[in-house]
Amino acid sequence: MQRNQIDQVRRFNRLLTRRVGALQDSYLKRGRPLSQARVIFEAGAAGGIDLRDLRGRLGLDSGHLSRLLRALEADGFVAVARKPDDGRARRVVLTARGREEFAAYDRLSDRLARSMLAPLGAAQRDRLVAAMGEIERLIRAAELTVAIEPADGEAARFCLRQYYAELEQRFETGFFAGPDDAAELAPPSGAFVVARIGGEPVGCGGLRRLAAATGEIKRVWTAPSMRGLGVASAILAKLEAIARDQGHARLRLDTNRTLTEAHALYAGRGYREIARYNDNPYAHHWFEKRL
Amino acid sequence: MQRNQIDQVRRFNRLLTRRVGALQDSYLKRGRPLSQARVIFEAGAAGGIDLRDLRGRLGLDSGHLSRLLRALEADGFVAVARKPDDGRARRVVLTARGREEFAAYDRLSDRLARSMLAPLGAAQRDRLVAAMGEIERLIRAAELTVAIEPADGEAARFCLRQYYAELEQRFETGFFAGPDDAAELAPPSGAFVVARIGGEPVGCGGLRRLAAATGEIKRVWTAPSMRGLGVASAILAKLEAIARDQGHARLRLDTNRTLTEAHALYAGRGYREIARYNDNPYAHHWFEKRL
DNA sequence: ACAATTATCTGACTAAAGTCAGATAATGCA
DNA sequence: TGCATTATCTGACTTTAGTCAGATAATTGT
Repeated sequence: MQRNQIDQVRRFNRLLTRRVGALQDSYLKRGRPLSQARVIFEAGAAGGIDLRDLRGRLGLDSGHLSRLLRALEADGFVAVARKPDDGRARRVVLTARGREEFAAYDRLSDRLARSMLAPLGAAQRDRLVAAMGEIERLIRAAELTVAIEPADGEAARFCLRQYYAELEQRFETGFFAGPDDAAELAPPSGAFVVARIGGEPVGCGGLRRLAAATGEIKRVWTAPSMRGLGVASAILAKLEAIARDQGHARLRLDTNRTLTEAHALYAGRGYREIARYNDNPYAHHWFEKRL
Repeated sequence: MQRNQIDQVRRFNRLLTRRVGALQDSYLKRGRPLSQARVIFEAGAAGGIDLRDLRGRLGLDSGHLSRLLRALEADGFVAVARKPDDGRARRVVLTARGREEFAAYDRLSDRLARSMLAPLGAAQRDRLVAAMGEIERLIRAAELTVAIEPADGEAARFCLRQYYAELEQRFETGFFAGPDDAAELAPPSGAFVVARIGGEPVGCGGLRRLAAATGEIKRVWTAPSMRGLGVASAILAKLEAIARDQGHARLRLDTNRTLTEAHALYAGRGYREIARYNDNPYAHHWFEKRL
């Protein structure tokens, strides 16, 4: 890590701290303590929230939160009710008055955002927004996790639905998914992994047994909004580690010629193109990597 | 301003608020109240600061600040002394112990910056840093001011020195500045303007009388780190407004063929190429705009 | 069925932040 | 010179924030 990179990040943090401080100040100027405002904000943003989650999210002591809520109830901003499925737990929702207050905070955030864009010309505005999107994606990519999950689980199905839809659109021939093979993509000689960022599934990949000591990588997919951040590379790394643990000595995979970005990825991770090893009608290239 | 732009800025602000909050938390975890930490930080960053400025910067009540300082003095972190030139005012400087504490806060900022870079690969790190630099420049560009200043003032000389050095480097023939003409670049039929961002000079431009009702734009320059942010455009706009006020009906200017970015700028602001109107040996193109 | 666990609330605190009306002293200016 | 101004300090608050040890009630596991 270079010193000038660290300095740039620090300058950036310092600059943004001021901007963010300005927002907190304007929250306070609405005449409500900051922690009360934060409760209204969280409850409003999610359309109601369990106290347990709220406490975790704001890092508040349970006694403190309890008192905050009583104050907000007394002022008519929130209503707290038992949860029907668990009588110990409770849930806050905003009243009509609370929603008004939430809207006011919402307008303040909006105003801050506008004030950052307002002094810029159209071209510079586009550049600012693009750079913010880039930073957001990169920072969120830092929370990337890749873990084994069932290939017929909810997250897996969510990813695969989008994967198939994308293949259907990109392949010159269209695409029809073959028979369900979730059972193959599971231990002891296979696996399915889901990549998540902040809890949201953003990618997946499968591994199955192809032949003795040979695994096959399948269904590697990254959400379009998260491409270029190393998600697919992390998925491959995970699958390769799993394959090694399961005793595979080499990995193979096939790919369609329209998926050009995948070629670069496989080449970069040490896969070498080999001769056709299957009769997949959608495949144009075949790769292999020794583990 | 588009809704999706505003939303991107808001998401970005929300994300950064958390990061910044993490820094504030770690300040607090050093066992010192946040406002004391902020005083140490401000005093340390500037190598001493007047109470008046400190109060303005942190937005503190004078009584509150007074007590904070007494607490910090009692703990041996700061020394407060009368200012020699104004016995009412006072100034805080850090003691050796205070500087140690400051260094600790400094290390925390550093650690936060490192923690943002650490989980990324080299390519993504570069992209994050580049995007942060872009945002920093764009946000700072929002504070751009362009004002008339003397052509022989400190800021003007600072800009012109760099302007001449750059011409010397970029012109195929090298460049030697002609005789001093600061007197021409002044009212009533001329002007010199300096563009500043956050007090720092980042560009300049001159206007002089060329003939009856005709002004000439000269020495338009933008600091390399601030190019592409509309600084030169703002300088031209200012000079054009001044020329109009001074009764000029048209503006002319010449430029060297190596300054390609200047051509686009002039064309974009309505200057049209005309025939040679002077014998400037460094000029290859001549432009005019009717006001 | 009942002990352990979980979720929240209450009481009794301390610490920090912020406010406001004077008091004190140096300075600027008529 | 003396009066208004400026910069800071002091005292006497109130409000927020945050902590911790129980109390209460619902739920879970055995």
